[in-house]
Amino acid sequence: MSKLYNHKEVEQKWQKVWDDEKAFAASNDYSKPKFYALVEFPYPSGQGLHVGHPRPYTALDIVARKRRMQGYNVLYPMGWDAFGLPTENFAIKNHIHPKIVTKNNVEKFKGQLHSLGYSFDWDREINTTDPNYYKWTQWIFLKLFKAGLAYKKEMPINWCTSCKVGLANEEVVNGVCERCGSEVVRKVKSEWMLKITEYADKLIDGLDGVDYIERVKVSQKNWIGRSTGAEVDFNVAGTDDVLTVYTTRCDTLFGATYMVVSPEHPYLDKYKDRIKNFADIEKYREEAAKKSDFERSELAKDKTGVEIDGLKAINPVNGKEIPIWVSDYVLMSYGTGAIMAVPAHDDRDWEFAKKFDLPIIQVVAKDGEEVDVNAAAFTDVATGVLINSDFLNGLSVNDAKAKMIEFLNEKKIGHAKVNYKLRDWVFSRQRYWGEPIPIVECPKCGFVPIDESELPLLLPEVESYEPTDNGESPLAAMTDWVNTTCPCCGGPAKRETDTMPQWAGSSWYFLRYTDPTNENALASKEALKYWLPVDWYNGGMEHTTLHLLYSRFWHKFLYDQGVVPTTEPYQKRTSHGMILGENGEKMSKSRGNVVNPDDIVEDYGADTLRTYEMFIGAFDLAASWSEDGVKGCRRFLERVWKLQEILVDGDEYSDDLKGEMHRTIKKVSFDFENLKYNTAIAAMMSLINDFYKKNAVNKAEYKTLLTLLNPVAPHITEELWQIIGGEGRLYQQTWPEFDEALTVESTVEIAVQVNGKVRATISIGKDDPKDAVLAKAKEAIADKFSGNIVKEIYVPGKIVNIVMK
RNA sequence: GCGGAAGUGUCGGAAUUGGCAGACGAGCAAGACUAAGGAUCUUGUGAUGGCUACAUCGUGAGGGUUCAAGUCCCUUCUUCCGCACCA
Repeated sequence: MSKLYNHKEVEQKWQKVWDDEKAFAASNDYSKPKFYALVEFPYPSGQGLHVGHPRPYTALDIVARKRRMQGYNVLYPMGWDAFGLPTENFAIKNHIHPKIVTKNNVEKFKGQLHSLGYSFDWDREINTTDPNYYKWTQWIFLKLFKAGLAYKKEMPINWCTSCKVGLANEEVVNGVCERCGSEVVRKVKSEWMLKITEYADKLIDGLDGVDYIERVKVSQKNWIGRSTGAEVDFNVAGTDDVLTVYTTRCDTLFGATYMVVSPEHPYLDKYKDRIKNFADIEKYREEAAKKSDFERSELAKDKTGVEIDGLKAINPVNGKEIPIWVSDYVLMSYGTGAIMAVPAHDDRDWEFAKKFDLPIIQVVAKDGEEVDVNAAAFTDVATGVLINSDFLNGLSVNDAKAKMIEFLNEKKIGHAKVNYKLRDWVFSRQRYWGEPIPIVECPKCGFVPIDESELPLLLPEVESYEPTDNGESPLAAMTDWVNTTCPCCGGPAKRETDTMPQWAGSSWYFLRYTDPTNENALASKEALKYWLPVDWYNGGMEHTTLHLLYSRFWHKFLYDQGVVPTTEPYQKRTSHGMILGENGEKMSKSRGNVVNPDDIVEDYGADTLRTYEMFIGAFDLAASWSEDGVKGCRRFLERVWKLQEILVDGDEYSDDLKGEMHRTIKKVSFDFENLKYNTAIAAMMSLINDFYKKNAVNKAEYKTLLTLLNPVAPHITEELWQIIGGEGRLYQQTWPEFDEALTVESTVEIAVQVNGKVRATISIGKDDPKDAVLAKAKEAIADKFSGNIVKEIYVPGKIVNIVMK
């Protein structure tokens, strides 16, 4: 009898061995083939690790461990994205320095990750709050500033009433703050902005060259929202001014029957003397201003608006005078804040025209046939042909667009124009626990970057971390820190007191792992050249339009600056599904369905938790937790353990299991690389079931099984390797090879169908000729003949189908 | 509304190119070993009817293509996620 499987003893033992042996340190030998696996580094919150964390971490740990066994120099690093609001809020509440809070949380997280046996290279651990790290975050900011991509702007921002901080559009979810859930209002503030819009095209086009799962690419493209159209100038009757609109359908210009401007449009004030009903418009504006963006879109269904009395526009293609309306369905923040309305061919304009009884003129017909535009707008581009449009008549929509743009250029009343939904990135936070922005404001010289030699610009010690009531950062109260001299003229000047958002440190962290202690650069050229791009990056879908887009932007900028050698940071991006509670709902304290990974490690072991999280279901789909499922995986590992009892000698696979061994190696190898961890584990379960059926496993078979299982359950397999006298360490072994020829069975059971229904099965050799197989098949179904055979189908090695009539 | 994903036993989920639907796990049932079993082992387990080695039905619903459809095509319903008046 073998001794019992004691997961605690086994796991502690091997975790210590791996630490002592520095088993998973990435080598600086740049001549070896490399593999850089990356998972999103966690925010070390006070709650500790969630059971959701181990899912992606285990998945890439499996790949990393497998690749090491295949001879790659693997970099699989971990660190801490430790700036952030929860830490600061905790610090405020408990009067503990966020530095201390962070240190404690990191310790806890690290202990938890360690207990799960991940093969992270802990020598490369990084922390975004470490001055030696944020020195380079600030350095990148200075580069951006010097390149004109960081600028300060007075603008209405999303202001979280509870966090007292400005938020990026991406951080406002359903009208509330993504982090705290409080109401978000508009507030005008002077904020640092990053010109991510400058990289909009590169961010879209770069997606063609990378291997991201499709939904990530689609989301990013939609988020950037590139649209190609035209800007057209409409004369404002009786003035020298033009009202410029943006349209993607300049082909429909002859159908424009009115215009609409946004309530914030500057012309309203400019021409207030000419507008007879200015009081009405003023009232409408006030109502619109009261609504948040969220409410405005919530009320989307019902169009509202006011006609401007006293201001008309001239349609530049036919000289007709048309009315101008004000409505909040036109946004100041997109395009020009004004549109031409073509109710016959745009759903929103159609609704508006119906409500206010405005004329609808058809200028596009379906395949040349007029349609009833009084019933609904006709918006199909593919079948549209222009009518009632002078020189465009008879052209397809696309041809008409081209011709119209030619016309606009010629007459100098418009031009082609690309627009984006993407907005510039609000980069200021009025908070303490973030990277100080290394800029000085001088009354003479304006905004001046501090000298690179002064980096890092350290976060000063303050008395209180509370944001000030006027919305300024706690740093603003530190007068002796704020008051400084201008690096440019030497005169008195003030430091910027806003800090960077949490996304700053995470936008480049994968670069630092390649050379984490470098004091002269964010990483050496050699290290970057060798390790980049990240070969495989896994992370949450929720970061698709935030972190993932931001870090691609910074990386592309750094490439343009000659800092990094690749245009894209990540070659491959995958995403995992969420782990839900037993009841199928999201885990949360209030629902009482939270599972603590520590408890699972304690009761069942890290190997069981790892195996279970990989077995739980398709990696990219959400899955519900099940304690019974955990038990099943523990049972599987117990059965692997107890194979010792039926172990026999043998240096080669036994004949009866040879095929299955090779098939299992093939399947596991393939599945580990293709996010199919659940079926890989199922294959190994099947294999051991067969060992038990046979009541024997030989040493060669056992060793292969242990090697295949090692990436999933590293501790128990390493222990068993030692028990059965395997050489060296299991983690140092070579990944098993399979022989394709041996994965194919020489005899196979195939089904014989009659008219598509299975009526018998026969056993055939894989190379048996068609005639022989068909003869055998017919024999097997001899008693089922009914009529004449009209067709005989044999798919080699798969199936026979006899069609009778 | 637009975009994406998904609908398969009691449950989680399998099923390279269309080729024996339900792998693997859980649950349940019966049996074995037991003082005991919430341990372990064995067997069974889609539904319906004969109730043994047999047939029919069966992958959200309805059509279609095919010798053959969970898989391909059309129509439609439901759920989840993301975006949301982007001109």
